[in-house]
Amino acid sequence: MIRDAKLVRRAFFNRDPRLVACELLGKVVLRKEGRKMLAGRIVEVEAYLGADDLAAHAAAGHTARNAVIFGPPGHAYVYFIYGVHYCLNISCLPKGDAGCVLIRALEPVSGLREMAEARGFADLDLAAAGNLRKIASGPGKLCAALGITRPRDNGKDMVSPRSDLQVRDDGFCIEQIAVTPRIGITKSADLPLRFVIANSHFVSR
DNA sequence: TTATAGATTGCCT
DNA sequence: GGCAATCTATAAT
Repeated sequence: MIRDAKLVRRAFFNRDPRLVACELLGKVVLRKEGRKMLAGRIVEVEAYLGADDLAAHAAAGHTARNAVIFGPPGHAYVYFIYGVHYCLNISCLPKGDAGCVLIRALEPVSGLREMAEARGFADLDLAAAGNLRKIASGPGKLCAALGITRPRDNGKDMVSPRSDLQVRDDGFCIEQIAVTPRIGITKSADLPLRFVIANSHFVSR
């Protein structure tokens, strides 16, 4: 059961975003919706660094919008993109140092019905081949599936037992990681900072 | 004050 | 494959 998975410690996020990104693969993002537990296993992430990384929001310096990634580790940085979608990041490194990991795709684990409905699939056949992939195979999709928004979740501590948005470790071991350039960016586009679980059926694209 | 690009998605041809 | 949707930050009038 997902409720038995242990909360990830803050020290886990108090490290280089590239290392955190790699090790986040296989962990679980948990959303508590009242009595319901919505959860998905992380299968795709991207690391965003500090001032040297022109693709990172942190490169613009400290602003009201990106303040969370300059703050303490283990907190949710949620931003609104293209006037349409939210994206979920988790802050890394100590307070004062910028860095985060973008969660790009989840394998649905718990609360599948609720997540499908949140995505607008009222009667999705959860048993049909390929349908589970529609729920959270992209950064905007997974936020919609878990009900993540900036007003509700930005700055939220994801390693607090009282938080309704957490990162947990259920002991799942991944076999192999694939590394590629990040998706959808134009600056620093060649850096190999995207990490996926090799052969996962639940990644974006 | 106005313009433009952006860590995306889904619908159109 | 093309493109609209439409918020935010930054650059250009």
